[in-house]
Amino acid sequence: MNRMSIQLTTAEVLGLWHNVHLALVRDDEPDLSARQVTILLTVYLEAPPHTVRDLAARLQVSKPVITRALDTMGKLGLVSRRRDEKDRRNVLIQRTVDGALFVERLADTISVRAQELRTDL
Amino acid sequence: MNRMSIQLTTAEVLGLWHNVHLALVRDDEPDLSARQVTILLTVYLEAPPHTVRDLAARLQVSKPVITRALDTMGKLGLVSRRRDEKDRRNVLIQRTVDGALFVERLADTISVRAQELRTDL
DNA sequence: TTTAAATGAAACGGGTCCGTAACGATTCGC
DNA sequence: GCGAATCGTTACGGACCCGTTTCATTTAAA
Repeated sequence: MNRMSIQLTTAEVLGLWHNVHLALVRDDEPDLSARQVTILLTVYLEAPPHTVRDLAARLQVSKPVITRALDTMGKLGLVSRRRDEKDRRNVLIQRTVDGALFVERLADTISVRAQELRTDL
Repeated sequence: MNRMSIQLTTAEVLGLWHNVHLALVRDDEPDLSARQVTILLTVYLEAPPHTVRDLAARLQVSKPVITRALDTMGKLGLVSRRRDEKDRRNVLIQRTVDGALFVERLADTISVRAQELRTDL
């Protein structure tokens, strides 16, 4: 893929960050924490398998942080857990249909605000 | 300002969102909630005066939500409050030096990840 | 086989945030 | 002046998250 390089100003990136967060606050979706967002997108953007230990190492946080975030996002239906039958100590974090839709809506929100940003200048 | 329009793919915007959040989780700065981010950037990007009532209306949340977020961000030194002497019912939310530096670092983080995004493709 | 290591979850005390309702302080309208 | 409206805060009970420690389960090593 060959494309024009872009240069974003400070005002542009902050405006994008502001507009997207404002949209996320206003909508009916639950607001995820920064850690939850990072876990969710790691699971949905990167190749499996995903374990608690791997996620903790990647985010540089403790394992209970991952466990708790998975508890909450599990209740929300955004991810699910399954024992690894090959090594039953591991838990594999898996994607769900609702989680995929949630991520898709997030991408739409960001894209829309990015376009608005362009037309506002 | 006249510039080339850009088209971001779903993978690109999600990658940007992921990379920036990962950086925010890993660094030593406290992680702000979506509401706190929105309030902070509203105060720093838009023209004063900013009142509790105005922020609540803009974010479409209740006033106690704003009060609590200002309490927390006040402790962090990111914003400060002052009585409006013209109408002493109002509280004016003001910027701080530390808050300005925080916002500046946020902009840097986003910009860096946006550049990485470009070079990764 | 028996001990050690690894994994994820649970327990704990403390803090923050939630939505709602009630509350003082201040200003406006009559 | 006096009651109504407005503003921001506080109080309440409940839920979630924090970091740390402890635990049960499972696997690997000796």
